[in-house]
Amino acid sequence: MIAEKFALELNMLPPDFYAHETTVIARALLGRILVHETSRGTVAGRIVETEAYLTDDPACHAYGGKKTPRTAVMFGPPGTAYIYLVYGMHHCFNVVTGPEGTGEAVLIRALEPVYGIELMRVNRNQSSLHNLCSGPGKLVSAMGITQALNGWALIEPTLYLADSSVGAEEFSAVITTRIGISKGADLPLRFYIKDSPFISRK
DNA sequence: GTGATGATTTAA
DNA sequence: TAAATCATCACT
Repeated sequence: MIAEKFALELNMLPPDFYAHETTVIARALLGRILVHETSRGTVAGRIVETEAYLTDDPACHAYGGKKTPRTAVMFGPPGTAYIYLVYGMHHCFNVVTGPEGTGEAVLIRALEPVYGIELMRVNRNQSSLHNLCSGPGKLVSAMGITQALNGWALIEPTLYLADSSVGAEEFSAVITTRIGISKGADLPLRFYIKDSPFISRK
């Protein structure tokens, strides 16, 4: 566990990090750091759980390459943020993947809190470390991410992905079916860090 | 215009 | 186990 032991030494992920197929990126995002620099402070978390959504996958908002106003950013360049409202009350944060025009993304499902934990507690109105970022809606709230950041290029402050020596230690990735969907529910497109206590569910 | 549908969270 | 809550999208 690495929470709050951070003399933050971050290297922002370069644009070519996103030049791979979606499932590869979903796996490669594990262990990386999501950073948000806000006016109320900086927050950061280590990605411990992701899900891939593919263009030929019925659970994907852009299934079959269908472009709508909501999904437009999924067809933009890879490495941008796709943020949308679910269930009328929570937001989900995704990283757009695939070549421009493809319509794929990786949902970030859980983070291990790393920096700015007190601000996360305020944002979430929740004290338990394990309940701060252990779900896609929770982490958006904890990180202070809003829909205004939809379409943000994640290679620019104030919202970006990074590498760090901290949290980059060896781990095993587990692959399972995805959570909370009915269509495409049998596809092995969920990735998480084995034994992490910060994932959304076993 | 209308209605069904969620890539969820929380509280009971 | 169920309620909360609303933008989105397809169209009885």
